[in-house]
Amino acid sequence: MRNINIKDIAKAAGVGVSTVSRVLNNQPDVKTETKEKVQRVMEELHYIPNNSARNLKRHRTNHIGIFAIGAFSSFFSEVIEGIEKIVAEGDYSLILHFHQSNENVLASAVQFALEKKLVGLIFLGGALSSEDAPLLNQLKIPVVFASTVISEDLSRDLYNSITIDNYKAAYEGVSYLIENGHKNIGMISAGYGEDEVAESRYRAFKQALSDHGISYNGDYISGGDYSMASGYRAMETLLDKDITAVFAIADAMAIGAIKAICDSGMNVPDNISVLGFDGLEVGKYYVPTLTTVEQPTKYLGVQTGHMMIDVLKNNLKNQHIVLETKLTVGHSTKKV
Amino acid sequence: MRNINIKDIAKAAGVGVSTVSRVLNNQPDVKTETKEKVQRVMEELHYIPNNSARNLKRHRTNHIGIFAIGAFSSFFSEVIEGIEKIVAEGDYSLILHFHQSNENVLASAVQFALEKKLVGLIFLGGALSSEDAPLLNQLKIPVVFASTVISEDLSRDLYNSITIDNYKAAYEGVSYLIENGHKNIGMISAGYGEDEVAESRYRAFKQALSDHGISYNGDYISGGDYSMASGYRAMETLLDKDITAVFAIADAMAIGAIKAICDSGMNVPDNISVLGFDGLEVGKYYVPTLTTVEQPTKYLGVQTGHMMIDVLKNNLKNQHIVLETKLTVGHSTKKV
DNA sequence: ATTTAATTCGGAAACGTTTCCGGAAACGTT
DNA sequence: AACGTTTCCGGAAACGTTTCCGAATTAAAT
Repeated sequence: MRNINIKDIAKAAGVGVSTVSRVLNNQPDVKTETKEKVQRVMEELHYIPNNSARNLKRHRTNHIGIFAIGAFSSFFSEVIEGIEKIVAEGDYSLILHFHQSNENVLASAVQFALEKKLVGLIFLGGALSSEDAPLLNQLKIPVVFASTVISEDLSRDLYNSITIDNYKAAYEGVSYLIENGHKNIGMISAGYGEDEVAESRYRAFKQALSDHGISYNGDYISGGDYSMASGYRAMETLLDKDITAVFAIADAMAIGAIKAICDSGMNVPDNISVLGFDGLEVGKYYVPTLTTVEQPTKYLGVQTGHMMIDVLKNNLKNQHIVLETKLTVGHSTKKV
Repeated sequence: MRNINIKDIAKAAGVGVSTVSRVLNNQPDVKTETKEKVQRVMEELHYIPNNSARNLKRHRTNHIGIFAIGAFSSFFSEVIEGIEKIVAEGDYSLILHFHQSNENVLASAVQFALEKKLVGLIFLGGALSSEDAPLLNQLKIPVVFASTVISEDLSRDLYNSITIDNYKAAYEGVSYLIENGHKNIGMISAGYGEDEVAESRYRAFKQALSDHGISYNGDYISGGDYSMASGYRAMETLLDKDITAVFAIADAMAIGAIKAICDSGMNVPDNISVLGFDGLEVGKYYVPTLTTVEQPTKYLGVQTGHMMIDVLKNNLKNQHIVLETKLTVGHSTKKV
């Protein structure tokens, strides 16, 4: 059974195909009377427009690509949920793609976008350096980077972004620890070198120490991969160090760290204070509740969706938003 | 600048367009020599096939729709990650869609699938009753239900599924509590009436009690919505009851419950044992570690992806898999 | 050398839209 | 009544593939 097409509608309604097309896209130049007739016929015949044909003719689709970079955490899912809600209202669909690492993700995204004729591209996480400029230029469609760390020397004309100030947020968190009397502070970071999020939080950590006259001790640093398991392992290597607090650059790792501390017979926060980063929901229900630098995850998703729509429909360009973070004090930290 | 198309390639390679098409889809009936030449030209000209045209001609796409029903939890994200990995290998893309409730999700999915010319449909969660048969029939494409509760009287010829045995799994969990001497057992359930997952776990709960000669007490039951916050609130209403254990039908609610117990000055498991359901990663890193009925989340995603591919590429039909659950004993429960 | 079969290829139609272009109808203006 | 405008509409080309059909070439068989 062949599907009904625009021609069938035209014949049944006694009009030309172009008129049907005009009705479909509610363009002007159609008498209300004929417009209604055509719509009635479309109803009766259960007409469904063929998107592929439309896309072929229009040289574009209504698909927005999402590239989530790194481990697919509950952070991502909260963000994506927000994005979906917004773009669905604008009649766009999301095409999902995961990427384990930041490794030439942009190159494959460009390829993907061209092949799929995407109209927009959203990146979640990852990092962006000035070397990526040529690739961004190659991309003829708007791109929004959400929660991506972007090198300062990359022209802001090439993209839209919505981020938090990782440096400032981390600085604030570490300062809180210091203000509470902690001097020997450990850190659970991630992916040296490539991971710019980790990198800027790490720089903030060092700077905060230095600004408060505390010397930096490389032994107090351990690395993970944002997972609870890695937080646990990282903390184990720090247990014999002489520290009173630990800053984990992700709540998941903070939770792993707390677990490791408890398993070793010690207590949080009595023996060691733990500070996280992200504001995952579980932090509020952990025992003890997590002190963390909270980023507005849900809001980030919604804002990202809005930004994409704005750029697509209203032709806005080069939007750049920095969302505020908030230090949420729980019971995983205490004064010494 | 017009995009390069198959005709350009044909001309440049000195062959016909049909030959180029054959190379593109690596069909037989092409000499290796010409095949290589064509491929070389495609490389040189940076040819990218136009998917819209291809889809128009083929009367189908390579898009698989995912409908995630209910709150987008970390459970979903783990599953989706698994699915994506598999279907991407098969050259399919995922189109995401979230639905808050089970309310006529199938009807809108049918509409969506027709409009977007999807080749397959995956449902995550939700419930399916025999009344949905007509809609399933209307759907001409394969559909996989993952972690969906499906009414017994719906013909299994209409769909593919991959689930766990909620009844058996819950029965096993509750029996464990009973075997550890608990007699007054509370339950934190969800969405009465509509939610079949909750319903079957609830039935298992009652049956397990009855099979062990324990009388059922409706006062010991409280309801939530799978969130930590709801688990917390539900537990609060149970605190003044004379119970020694609680079965929460989701780990998230179990975590909320534990938090509520701790906040009230009591201790888990000394005062009240808590049993969860799901096997979320955070359960392993919670303090105390969660005793839970574990379902193979990651595996569920991968299997779902494989099932979809099998159905699409290898023409398998009516696959039905029931995955095994496992009771994982942590420190949130103890003998009385 | 001739016939037959197998292999490899090219042309053209078709998929269902959108849009350009031009024409008809209706109206108002002189 | 003749003209110009505006409004509304239809036809047909084009988008870039796939696939059918048949032709050309080569190999195999007699």
